Amino acid sequence: MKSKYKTRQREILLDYLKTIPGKHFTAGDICEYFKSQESPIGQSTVYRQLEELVNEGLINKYNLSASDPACFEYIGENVHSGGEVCFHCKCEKCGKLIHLHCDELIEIQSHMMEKHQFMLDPLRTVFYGICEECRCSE
Amino acid sequence: MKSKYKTRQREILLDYLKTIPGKHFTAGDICEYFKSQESPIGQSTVYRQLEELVNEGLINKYNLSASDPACFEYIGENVHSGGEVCFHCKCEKCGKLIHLHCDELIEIQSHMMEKHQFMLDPLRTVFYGICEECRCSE
DNA sequence: CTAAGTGCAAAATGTTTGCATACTT
DNA sequence: AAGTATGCAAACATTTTGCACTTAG
Repeated sequence: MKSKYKTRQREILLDYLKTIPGKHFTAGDICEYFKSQESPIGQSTVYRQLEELVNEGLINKYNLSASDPACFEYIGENVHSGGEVCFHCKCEKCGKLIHLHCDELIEIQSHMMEKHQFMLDPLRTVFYGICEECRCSE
Repeated sequence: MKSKYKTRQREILLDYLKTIPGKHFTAGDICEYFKSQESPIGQSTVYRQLEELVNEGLINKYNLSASDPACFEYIGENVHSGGEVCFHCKCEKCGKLIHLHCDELIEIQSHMMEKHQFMLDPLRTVFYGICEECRCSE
């Protein structure tokens, strides 16, 4: 599951991702982006490299809805160094995906573990609901 | 968005769902089940009725992963009468979907609202992680 | 030279849609 | 009769896969 070879495709993909840390993107976005570049990447390769990077923990993957495409996000190595945990909220109305840094929320991790024997994965968990804007504009 | 006619298909679908409250099922499961019955239901109808029932709040829908099919669960009318809130945990290893009744967790609802102005929807939110069994059997 | 990665086109998957027909009211 | 739901088959969108070819080590 570890990538063995350093290929051109992997390089330019990672280089690009590093320029958009924290931004959300789909596999399609990546294909689209590199289509307009001098050196495109085949879509199978995009999917395979993204899967690879998810396994390596360099990017996260969010399955926000069955109909919409999966959403990725570059994290980089900083997360492994005990960096801040980040939760996500997805607005069911406007579709916005919101980042959330919150120490109190981190406590639910230990709560889940102690009380429910469930090892919560904050990187994959998404809170669904209605964001402030959408709630007010109603 | 409200169903106007009381059709045979809707009736037998609801009758069946009432026999499996809280159980998880996919649109495919339903098609499969009724295929072996004396009166099958077309798959478009299954999808359309399930969507309808979600809108009416009689069933919940969970998008667990982009590749897997959406997962439904019959709730019935009891939820509307302020019944207990129920969270879900999805094991990333064995794929199990676990029900969770927990008062402490309900507090994160108010936390999200007060501190992050986000109206959490417990019916749609799924916690991802590793379940006890999978954690121990490693 | 060997193992691994790439890219195309085709397949697979889950879901949605167009439309003629059938059913509810 | 008018309005709605059904069911089939075809359309869709996203993702995966088979396989011959290329590239990294």
